[in-house]
Amino acid sequence: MNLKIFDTLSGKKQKFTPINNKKVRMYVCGPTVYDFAHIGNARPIIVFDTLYRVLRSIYGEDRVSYARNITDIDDKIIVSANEKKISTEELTKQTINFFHEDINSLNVLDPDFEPKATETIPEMILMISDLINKKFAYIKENHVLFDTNMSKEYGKLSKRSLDEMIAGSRVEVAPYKKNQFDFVLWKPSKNDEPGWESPWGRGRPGWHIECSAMTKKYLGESFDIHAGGADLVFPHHENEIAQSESSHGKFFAKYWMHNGYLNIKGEKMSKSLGNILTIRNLLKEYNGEILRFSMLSTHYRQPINFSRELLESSHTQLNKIYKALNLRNVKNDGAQQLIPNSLLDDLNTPMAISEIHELVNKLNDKNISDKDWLAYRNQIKFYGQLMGLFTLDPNAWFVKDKKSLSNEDKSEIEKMINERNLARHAHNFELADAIRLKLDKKGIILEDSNNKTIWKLKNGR
RNA sequence: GGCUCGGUGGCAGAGUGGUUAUGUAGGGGACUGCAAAUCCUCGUACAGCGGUUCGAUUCCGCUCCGAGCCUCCA
Repeated sequence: MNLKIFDTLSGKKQKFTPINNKKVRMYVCGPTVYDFAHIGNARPIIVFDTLYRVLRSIYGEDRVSYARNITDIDDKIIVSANEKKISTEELTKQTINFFHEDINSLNVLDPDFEPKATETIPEMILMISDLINKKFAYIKENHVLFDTNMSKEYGKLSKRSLDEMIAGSRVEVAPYKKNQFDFVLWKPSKNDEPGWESPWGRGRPGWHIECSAMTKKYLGESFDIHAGGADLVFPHHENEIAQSESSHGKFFAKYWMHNGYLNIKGEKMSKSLGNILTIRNLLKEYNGEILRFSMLSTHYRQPINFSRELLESSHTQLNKIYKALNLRNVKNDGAQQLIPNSLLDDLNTPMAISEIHELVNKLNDKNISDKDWLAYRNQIKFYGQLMGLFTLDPNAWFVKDKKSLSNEDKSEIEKMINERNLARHAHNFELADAIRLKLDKKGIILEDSNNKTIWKLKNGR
């Protein structure tokens, strides 16, 4: 089993060898919970869930430790809670519930740990104190700041030097910073803001320190894979490395993985551009498996151009796959499957999907023996297990499409189909075609096969 | 301005120093009362210009174009 992953730090595809193959440890930066998760947030969740599934398959389910944090204290949360006139606790609790509901629809496995920032405050305070003791951090105007000048390797992940950034910068430097890129480890809270007692007064943590404290607590000082969106490379992950490695003097994460952006009409989706699509809204129109499939149809490091066409195409493809899986009624023999090389090669999911299509072709071949057919279906199901797809019963998949219709509609449709079939048997094709046309106008498509007429919705939903 | 990453057939999207995926849309055919589904088949894509090579879409250089980061962000 030879897994290769692209590591941002070395800038190369690397053979994956865990620090300890009895326990493979991975960490993914999770959401800041102040609003509904958008489809761009779903990308790392889905991609690295796929990585988690592949690792579990290679090393064993109980030998992979996956932590994904929740940032539940942050300025954006405070602002949003104030606007909504609720407490930050209320807001984050609600948002976390929505988040879990949304990503469960995407068929994402639960991580082994899902720590919240507010539950890791003592560990953060300890790490900050340690950094102060080691002179990597300083206190100024009630803030504790990390001194980037003290960290010789600062910039190694994002491959930039402090000098370069200063030369090209166009932001004003906060007065309490010694150097422009110093970042906050701890900041004071006003009386009406959430805060915790600390050696530096009542305050709250800066954004980056939580991940350093959490990884240490749940995965250890050094661990295998740290992942997240490409926009976290700088400054978030750069700062995490600086904090953690300065604090314990060992390397932090062995491999760094970053997914590309999700774009809408060629532009990055972001709050400031106002082109946000929430997972929740998309789920009203497309089921989670379609969203998931869409996300995996582009390689995770490439930008993905998210569009209605992509979703429609994913739906068509899934229809085809589910239909083929259901062609023959043979029992699964549960034969052991090999992990496909495509997925072992830096999670090449588009290639895996093309391989699935080739297998589907075999399923559609009437000349294939039941034994071979079953073997092909098992392979497809295994691809599905690794990518979190094809989990529904094939019958359920097609029924699911029709949930938007009322029972009255459905029985009306059934009635018309019966009439049409009677007409067909009487060779009254004129009437039969008239009924087909009538249903077609309602967006219902009929398929006659094997003495049975099945129907589906034209737009597939 | 500095840094990073890209430009593949109508569209989406892998990959490769020579056999040119896969899907989707479209053309043709088989099948079908008609359709659908399925199968077969077709269109010969790799931004431009140089260089290396017996041979480059794939390696190197330059040019053009696009996106991103340097500020909260998955």
